[in-house]
Amino acid sequence: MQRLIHNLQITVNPQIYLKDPESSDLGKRMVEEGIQLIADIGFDRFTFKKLGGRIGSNESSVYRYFENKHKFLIYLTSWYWGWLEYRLVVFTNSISDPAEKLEKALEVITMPVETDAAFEHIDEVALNKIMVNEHSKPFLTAEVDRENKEGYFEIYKRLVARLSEMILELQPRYEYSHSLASTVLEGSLHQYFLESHFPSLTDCDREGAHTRYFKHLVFASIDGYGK
Amino acid sequence: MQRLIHNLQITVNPQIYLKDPESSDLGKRMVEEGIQLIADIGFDRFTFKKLGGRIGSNESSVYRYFENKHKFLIYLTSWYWGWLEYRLVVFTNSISDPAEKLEKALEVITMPVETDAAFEHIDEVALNKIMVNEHSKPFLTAEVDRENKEGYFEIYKRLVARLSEMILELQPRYEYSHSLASTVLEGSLHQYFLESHFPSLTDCDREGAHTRYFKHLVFASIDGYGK
DNA sequence: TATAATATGAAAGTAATACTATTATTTTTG
DNA sequence: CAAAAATAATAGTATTACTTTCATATTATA
Repeated sequence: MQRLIHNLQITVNPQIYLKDPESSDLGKRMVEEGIQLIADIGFDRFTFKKLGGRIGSNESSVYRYFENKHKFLIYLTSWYWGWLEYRLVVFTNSISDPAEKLEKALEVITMPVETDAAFEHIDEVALNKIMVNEHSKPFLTAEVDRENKEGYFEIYKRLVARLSEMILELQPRYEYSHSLASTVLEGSLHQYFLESHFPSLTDCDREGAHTRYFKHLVFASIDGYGK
Repeated sequence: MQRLIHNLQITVNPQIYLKDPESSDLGKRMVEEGIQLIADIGFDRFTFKKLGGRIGSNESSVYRYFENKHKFLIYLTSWYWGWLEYRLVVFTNSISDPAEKLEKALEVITMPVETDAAFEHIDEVALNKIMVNEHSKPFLTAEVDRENKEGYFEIYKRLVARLSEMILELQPRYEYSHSLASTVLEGSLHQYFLESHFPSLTDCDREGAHTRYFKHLVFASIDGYGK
């Protein structure tokens, strides 16, 4: 997408950070370099010390923006989901036919990610790699219920709700719209993971098969449901 | 299931452990208490020191059985997948009708887990809780490709292959049998996770809905495919 | 039954991690 | 230009994830 909209910022819950990284040059570099670093070495090996070194600063500065590295990951994943939501709206909003709209939504969600020039300091391709390789780490913790209460996953929940609504618009009788929506969002990242690491467990590793699989899964599930 | 088969042991790749925990009383207690401990406090807070204390032994003894806690988790998840595979075979083997067979397989995979008296020192319900809460942690590491090469995930891959074959038996034209099989195995754990922590993202939190959702997903996907 | 082999227990030590606290220095702003 | 705010540098702490060493208990075997 070539700068359809300027001056745009993805908003994440301010409770996720101590100081908004978008508010300073140093903060932006934390996000920019943090994405590269995690994409390179993986989240488990990532430390604020390494990030500090990479932005020509140090540990303590990073700690002034983010409480800990787990919250840093939640910030990045929230940004990603927020970005997907924005793209979902931009690309589907003007479509009135529910089937066409849902089809477009599934493309936005499942097709390979390309760089979005609208957000200069974010490398969406690297960020997508992080999502594929670490996608469940923000959720799979002992603190998930508290963090959920504090609203850390609002954007993700909104995205599932939107997709669910599109499903229901096309097929109001379908009883599992939320489950199907969450299956697609989670499943798409999972299938990308399998394509990279376990090709024998997927059939999506052929040109375009990934998106075709999910489109078929959704439309086959809802077509004629309850009739 | 009430002891259909005695003297049965789930086999996991010996490279996963240093010393077979099934070979001694202490080892069995490590597995038994380890399952309870991880189910209680979560994998991230679990340490070999705590486990040692719980079995009236200490850290260094546990290290003689398992290289590290990550391998301990791989041992537990391998055991779980091996157990599911055994149940899959037992419950579907005698069914000749492909549709009925696939339906039964989906029940084995997606229905709530109950204790299996055939394996005395394993609490399958607690182990299932671990699977739901930690399911992707064995995979989502920087070492996944090396570990895959060393065969740590063979049982899981075999399970996907079996389910995939059952799908193809019923509908040979279906092009995404591996993806659908892996989506169901991963997705079922994920939906259980949502039922516990994010009920607004699922519709499976009603009596029997979980299994009905996955049965419908699979049969709707393959019924009449390619016609 | 003595002895060797093996398994386990206890304790101490290490390197890295995930922070916190303090103080100094630089930058921004009124 | 002074005060405030942001950042940098340094040191320190508790915990984790181990490793090492040695003592002791158990078991196997000759």
